[in-house]
Amino acid sequence: MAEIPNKYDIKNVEQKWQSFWEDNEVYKSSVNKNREKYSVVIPPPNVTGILHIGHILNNTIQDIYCRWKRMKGFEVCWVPGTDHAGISTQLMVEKDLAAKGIKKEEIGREEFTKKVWEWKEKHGGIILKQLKKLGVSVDWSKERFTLDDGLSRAVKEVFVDLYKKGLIYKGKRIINWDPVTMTALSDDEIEFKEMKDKLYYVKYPVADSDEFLTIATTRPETMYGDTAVAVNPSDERYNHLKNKFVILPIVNKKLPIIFDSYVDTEFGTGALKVTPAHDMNDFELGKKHNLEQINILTKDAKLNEYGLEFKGMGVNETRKRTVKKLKEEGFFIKEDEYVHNVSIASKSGATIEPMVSDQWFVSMKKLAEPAIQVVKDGKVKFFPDRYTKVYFHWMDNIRDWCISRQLWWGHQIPIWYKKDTGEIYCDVKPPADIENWFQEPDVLDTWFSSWLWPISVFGWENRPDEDKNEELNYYYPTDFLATAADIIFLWVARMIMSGLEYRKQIPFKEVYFNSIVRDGKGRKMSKTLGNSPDPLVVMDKYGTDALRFTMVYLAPLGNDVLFDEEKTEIGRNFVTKLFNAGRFLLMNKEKIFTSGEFGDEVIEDDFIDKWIDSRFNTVLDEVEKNLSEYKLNDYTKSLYNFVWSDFCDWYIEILKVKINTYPNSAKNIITKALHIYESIVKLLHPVIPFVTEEIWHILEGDRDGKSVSFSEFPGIDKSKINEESEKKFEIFQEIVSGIRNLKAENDISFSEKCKVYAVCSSEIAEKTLDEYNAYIFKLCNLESLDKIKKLDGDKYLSKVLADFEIHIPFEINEKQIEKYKKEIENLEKYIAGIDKKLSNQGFVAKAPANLVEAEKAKREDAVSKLEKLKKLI
RNA sequence: GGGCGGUUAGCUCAGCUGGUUAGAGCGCCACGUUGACAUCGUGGAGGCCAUUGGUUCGAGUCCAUUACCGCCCA
Repeated sequence: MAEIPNKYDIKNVEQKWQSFWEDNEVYKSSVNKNREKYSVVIPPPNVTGILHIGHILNNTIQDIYCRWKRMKGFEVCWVPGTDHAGISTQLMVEKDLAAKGIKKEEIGREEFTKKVWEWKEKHGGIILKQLKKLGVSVDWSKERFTLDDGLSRAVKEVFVDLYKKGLIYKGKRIINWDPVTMTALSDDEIEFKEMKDKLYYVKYPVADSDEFLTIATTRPETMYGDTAVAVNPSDERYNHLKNKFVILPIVNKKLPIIFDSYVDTEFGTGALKVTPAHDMNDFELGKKHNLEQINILTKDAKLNEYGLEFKGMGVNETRKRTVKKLKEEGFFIKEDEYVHNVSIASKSGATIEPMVSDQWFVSMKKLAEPAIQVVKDGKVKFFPDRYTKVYFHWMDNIRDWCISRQLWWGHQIPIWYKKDTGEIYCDVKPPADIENWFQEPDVLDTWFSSWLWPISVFGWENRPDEDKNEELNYYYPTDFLATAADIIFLWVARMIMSGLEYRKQIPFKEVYFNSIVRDGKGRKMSKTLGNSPDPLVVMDKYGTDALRFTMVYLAPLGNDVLFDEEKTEIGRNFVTKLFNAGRFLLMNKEKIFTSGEFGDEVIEDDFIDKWIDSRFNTVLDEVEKNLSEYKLNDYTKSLYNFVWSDFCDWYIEILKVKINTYPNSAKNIITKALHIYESIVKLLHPVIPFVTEEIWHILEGDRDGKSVSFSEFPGIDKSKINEESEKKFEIFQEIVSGIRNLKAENDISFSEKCKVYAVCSSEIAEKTLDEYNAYIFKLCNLESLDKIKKLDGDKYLSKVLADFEIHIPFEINEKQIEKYKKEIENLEKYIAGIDKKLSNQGFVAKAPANLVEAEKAKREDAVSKLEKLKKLI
């Protein structure tokens, strides 16, 4: 038997098993047709990213399922990897270069890309190393990167295919332009920030009239791109302006007045300037009314020639000057304070300029249809279920996907233009006479590679040999995806579309949207608030198991997690408790098997065994149910309660007495206890892998080189679930708690032994008490426990249960009398409540018969208790 | 503006298809080291289940309403 240390050494143990799993490639998976597979792909974190608290939850959840399924005999394959994160990575390297005074344009695209790769090799993917510390049971031999050769090939294949199907096109669209990184961004890459601004009122003269039309705008500087003014057709103030024109101040250009119900009559003056090239809504309006789009900005957000005298000036400066000029020329009316949302680029922090430009798009409608269907048919299930609604809403109104990014880091679009004719060539391979062509400079959105992730990680790039691709055919579709809900559109929906388009199969069967982790006050984790704990620090301080357990314990399906570093105590304390329980059992085993004072007679199952077996199998049932329904916090909760309360507080405490009471059967008793304990350890392995691996090895000395990860997950024996046994044990608990309570309430310290007399109301009760006797005696620390028929005198503290009365000889006091009175009062109220029910004819007639019977039984118990209590005062 | 969640003990949450004297953990209070565990044990206090109305023999649980909080989309 291995030595069990008196303190659980978290750091060394976790370090030890992490290396063991990794060095021995314990979680490496290979195609095994004799076994059902269970495959999962990791949501690839950003290659520049570092581990934050959200990753802990997300990856722990995946690990729980992988470990659970592995123990249930599945061939489990969990694929790790990272994505190349176009903007973030490029920005990071640009910043590094800038520190050395180098601009990327000076070294050119090729050299710059080389530098990014160097950076990636050296610093990229730190997060994966950090995940190792978390103990994730991934197959490291299958690690992928969205920009590696295979995945790049897959991206090209898909681009070319969609292009040839006519589903990719180039078009002029209004996009979110980031003037700092000088690229288009998708809607999902921008954030809104509330800003205090001004709302300017400017009058536009109506052509051929003395009248003015006053418009309100937050962006007067875009007036150089105005191509109309709009009002609401139902707005009576402007009815007379049908078919009229206004003269754009400063520019002196005639613009039509258009009528559209889109215009909000309540906002400003009810009249809008329309700038189709620089405002999302105006763009739509412009298309509807066939308006010209005038782009007035350069790529770095300076005015171009349309800005007249302000050419070359920045947006903010132009605004000031324009307002000044409008004042000078008498067109300015007033400015109001105004709070509105401004779009900010999530990565660079730049203010977004909506701008019309040439971009590449994927036409989504056709791809979306089958993807809607599979969710409707329940082939892909979402947890929590309400996300299906969110999904349908977005998919039904899907818009084309802008996939081009004006960056250098990423998959360069496989399109070539012929230098002399402008002819377009699209293929995976560049044209043979490459010298006559130039390639589209734009790269693809990073999501254009991650949407292929579940296919491409299994080697889909070898497409010609698709049928022979053993790995892909075995592992795809994957079984489970755990991700954050905020990327349901960006990633989840698109993976379903690509999976159906390229494999004719869904990419995963079940999707779990994990909770958002907030701080203890419910605020979002943010760098500026500094309220995000560093998971590595927390792991060092409390242990990895502790952090894993706590996160899951706190994360209910579909709700946010409010997490504080101190809450990790929940997990740490639990791990300690589990370890100490094992330590106790093993110490006893050692003593029992070596001292010679104990025998190995088999002892029949008593009320304790029946109870713990029933409880254990009930918990096992709950574990299965909760895990399959993705109620992860309930999985940890039922085990937490079982271990702490049932197993440690009651079962082990009783065991101490039982071994001494039946020394001849001690070996049998301790072996049985250890068996249950080992099963508990296995049930907990998915969530706290380190400590359970450690304990499992200590339990038996012959497990070197093995892992609990591959031991069998305990199977349920429903025949052992027995309500009667649990009821019986509850009565025992009631008696014990009752006596302890009497002592505590009357300042009899636990260490002070006292006499107890019990009055039993029936022969069965007497027999039961005999069964309990030794345990009550010890668990309550008594001097004696005797059955009596009747009380002698009245100097007792008493506790009345349905079948038992318990009396401790003691000087009765006012405090105790008050307690009796209160209890009597409660019972009377309770009985009155039942009487009300029972006298209600509707209840007696309509409620199920067993319920009526139950009420009657409850009443009987209560009345018998009440009578006994009344005698005490 | 549209949609989706939430509101139960000081805090964080359980409470399934309506029938419990409404539960847990943390926190709080009192006592405690009986050799697994003070990262612990024993005991205790603490709730008009957000509002208003309805369905029902019976509502924390179902329906509607209002209020407040949060998220997503526009």
